[in-house]
Amino acid sequence: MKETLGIKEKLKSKTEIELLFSEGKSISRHPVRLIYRKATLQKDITILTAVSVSKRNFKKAVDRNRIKRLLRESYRKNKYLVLHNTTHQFTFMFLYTGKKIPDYELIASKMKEIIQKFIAKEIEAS
RNA sequence: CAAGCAGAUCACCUUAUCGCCGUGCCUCAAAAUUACUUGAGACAAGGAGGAAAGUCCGGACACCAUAGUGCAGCAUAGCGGGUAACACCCGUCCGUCGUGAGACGAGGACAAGUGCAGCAGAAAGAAUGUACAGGUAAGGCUGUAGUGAAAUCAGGUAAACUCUAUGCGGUGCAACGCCAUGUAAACCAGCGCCAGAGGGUUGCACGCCCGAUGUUGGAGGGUAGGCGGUUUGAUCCUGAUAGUAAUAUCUGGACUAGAUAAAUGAUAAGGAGUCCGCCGUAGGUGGAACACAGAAUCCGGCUUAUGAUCUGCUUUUUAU
Repeated sequence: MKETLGIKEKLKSKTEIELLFSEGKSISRHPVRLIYRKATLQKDITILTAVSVSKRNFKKAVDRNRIKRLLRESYRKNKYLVLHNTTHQFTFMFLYTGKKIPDYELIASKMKEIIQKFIAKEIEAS
């Protein structure tokens, strides 16, 4: 399958994000944390994703952009793991909880761990 | 060569793989043809800055009679010019600093009023003392000496109050316009009622505006969402003319990001430049770091952060 991440797969709705934060569960592998929630979405979409970096830890917009791009990139490369294994619909929010700018390898390995954990916890259990 | 001063330019490049955004064009689908719309896919050419930053000034644009008037308040301040405008820019005079290239300047008025002034000094804005000389009817009446930056001189001081001149309505694209799902007692207009309670505003005053309850008609309002505003502009490049210059006018050419939980990326391999070490004529070779920083309605400035390169100039010493 293709490793794309288009605008349709972005989580944008304010109300969905509020629901995600209030009702969602989380998996953490420092310095990355995933918050997820089972949701009912449009037919052709499986997962909506958003990415966030705290302004408190990174004052400069350049740094926040860099981390968000790394998170998106690593999710893009690994999202096939989830899509191949589920029929439910989810909303995802990835947070970066560290205080230093990471390199790609670290983010990519943590991303893989988180997604594998997510599959074990939610999909294989149901 | 060293230490400085001023100005200009650039903002790493190439390739491969995988991606993101809007635009153009083509194909397919919704749907039976064309057009339009929506969705999917292929291709093509594009896709952060000199400060995009701080939000400190100045505009454009939009809306609001709560927009008016007066006072208050704030800003600016040699002179001349530029500009849409400015607190910006250019020229020039003066002052201060520096050996110098140059830099900096809150540089209007104390002949309206009020206030303030260390040390020294008899006395510091209130009056006059001492010595000598001169003078008078008489007298600090006059001159000199003495203290001090300044001793009656239209004294100094306005990053002291103040005065003068000029300018300033407010709120900001989350402005504002349109579309539209479900749903209330709300919204708008006319008529009536006439008590005008109460409320609104830029600090104050005046002024201005809204305004209880009834009835008729209209379809609107808040919330979530979508579209427009939204990128062709005081634009950029080239040349000519006018001007010391800022800049203006004209000729020719270009179209150059439009995201919205916010695109412009990730990884890998080479190469350039910079610094350091070694060999050294060019140059070769190994290593290190590669800045500040991310458009958000759009322009003109200022300020701050920051990596290089180039040009001109100054000073000291040496050499010719």
